[in-house]
Amino acid sequence: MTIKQTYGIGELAREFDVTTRTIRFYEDQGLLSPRRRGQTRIYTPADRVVLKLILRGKRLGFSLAESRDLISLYQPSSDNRHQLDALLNKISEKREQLDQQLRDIQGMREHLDDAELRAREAMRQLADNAETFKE
Amino acid sequence: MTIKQTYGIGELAREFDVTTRTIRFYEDQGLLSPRRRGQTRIYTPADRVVLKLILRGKRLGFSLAESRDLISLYQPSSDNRHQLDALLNKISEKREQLDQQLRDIQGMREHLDDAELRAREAMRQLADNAETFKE
DNA sequence: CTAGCACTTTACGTTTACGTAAACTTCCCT
DNA sequence: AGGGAAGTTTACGTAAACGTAAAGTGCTAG
Repeated sequence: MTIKQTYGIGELAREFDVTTRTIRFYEDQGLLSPRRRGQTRIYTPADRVVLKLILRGKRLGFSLAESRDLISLYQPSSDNRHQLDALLNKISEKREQLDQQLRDIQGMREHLDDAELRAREAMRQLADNAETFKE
Repeated sequence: MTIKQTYGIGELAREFDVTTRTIRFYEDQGLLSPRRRGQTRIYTPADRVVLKLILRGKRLGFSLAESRDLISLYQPSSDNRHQLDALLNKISEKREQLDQQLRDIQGMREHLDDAELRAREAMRQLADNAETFKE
């Protein structure tokens, strides 16, 4: 075998550092739908990818609903023209949102650069004062 | 005068497209502390900047507590060495988080590229079918 | 066989970030 | 003077995203 075919819920929980409760909650919200062996949930590599996408969305502040949308973008179950147009519009919107986030990140980085400079400056002052007392 | 010196709450609310309730809530959480003229809140340009920072944080999925931290980074009220070290550590952590977000955004962009390709492909299929029926 | 671990469902609890309604006060306008 | 428009406080309500406890099932190692 090349890759493990299935995963248990605890296994995934450990790998992605979430609780099993969280994974079940995502299923409850219609984001995951693993197979069952009896009562027990069996996750496929595809399920694992979906979970990964959800968590990536979370890191960017996306709601589960938004992540669900983003994931469903990948399966153009859309069969008519109108649906596809709507899809392309959504994609375009998301792109703009990501661009805004890029700008925000850049802004934050500058903010952090400033903060670091100020902190280092404050430390220099401390060092200077110590020097003064020594001499 | 060059720039307006003060702002009313409604004014800021309109400018940033939030409700006055939201702005008062931020004050309640210790993120803003505008002057008062009687009961009425008077916001300075500095307050306005803070609000801007909060909203930028929100767009990146930061909690108000995180934004409060980020903003306070800018005023190194820290007076001793230990505090400053902690500050630099926080800055470093935030930087890593932003880097992770950058990677996530890149991943999402590729995801969107894929989705768009698939959607356009699906549309081509529709067009082709229409063609078939015509001839 | 039973102890223990991982899994299950059900359901109430919690935090964050506001929404919304009620009941004022203040100011401005006609 | 009277009535909006915009401000205020107080307080209960709500959606999202889980946490947490209770009570039960199922396998497996000793």
